Amino acid sequence: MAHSHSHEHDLIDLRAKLRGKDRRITKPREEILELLGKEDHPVTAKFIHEKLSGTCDLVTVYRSLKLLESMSLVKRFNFGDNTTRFELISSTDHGHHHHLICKACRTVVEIDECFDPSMESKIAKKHGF
Amino acid sequence: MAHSHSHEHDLIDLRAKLRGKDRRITKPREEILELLGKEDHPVTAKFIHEKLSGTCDLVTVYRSLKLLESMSLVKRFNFGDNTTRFELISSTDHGHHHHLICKACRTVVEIDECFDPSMESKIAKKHGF
DNA sequence: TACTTATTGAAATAAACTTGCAATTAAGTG
DNA sequence: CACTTAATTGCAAGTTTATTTCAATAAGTA
Repeated sequence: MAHSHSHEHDLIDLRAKLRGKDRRITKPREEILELLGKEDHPVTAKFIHEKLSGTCDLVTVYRSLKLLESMSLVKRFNFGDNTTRFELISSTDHGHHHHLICKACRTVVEIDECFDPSMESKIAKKHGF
Repeated sequence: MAHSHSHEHDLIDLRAKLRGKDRRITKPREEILELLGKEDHPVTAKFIHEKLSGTCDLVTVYRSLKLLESMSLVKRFNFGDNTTRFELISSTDHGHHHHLICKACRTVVEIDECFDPSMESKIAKKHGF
């Protein structure tokens, strides 16, 4: 139940974000979003295409993922194997987080916690953001 | 001065690690290592090949980087733009600093400052480091 | 110097992703 | 609902990044 409810929420989110933007709600976009909602790890475009088996082209998967990413509905990951993986951004995510890459262990980490605001502005100023 | 000295050290390191292993010290390997010593950010194989302009093939760059990585002389990074970047593991590196990636412009930034220790341990714990 | 074999270069291949364009379809309007 | 129009899709072709194969080259050693 929690699952189908969250899918529903994602679709509402999709509709809300597309509204009035010269963009359209299409079957591939809905299906990809629904599929991502069922996965609890980042998945590849190829994986999505195979799961959707034939309902849409691989190119459309790539394009949809790019759109969904630009709408902050999915996140993109790289785990060092030259393939991009995508994960649904949960509705409880507030969209403000950072990528941290530990040079020692080479792991990519998304940080939900915010930096100390003063440090954040310090870094931002130092690097011209 | 500090520069050329550290290059020297890298080459010594290379020689030491190759010694008695059925591996050879070659010009491409030395040149790549030297070039990496001059860069202060991770760079792509293509970049290295262009900088070395013609002295060796791109294939050799890929192969050398793989070797150098396996010897723990360079580190591999993925910043989400589908290209791998490599950086020298410097001898003065204490293995503790971070990269910040701007999601908007894909710029990679190295952070010398450490995080607030308490936050750092919080993050570390959360992600299992 | 001559020998052995790791390494290189060049071309072919593979995998991930993008682009161009005609055909399709979502969604607003009469 | 039918009509219109522009966003979206599918397909083919093109890029980009990285790997493999193999003959030619060159590093290390006797």
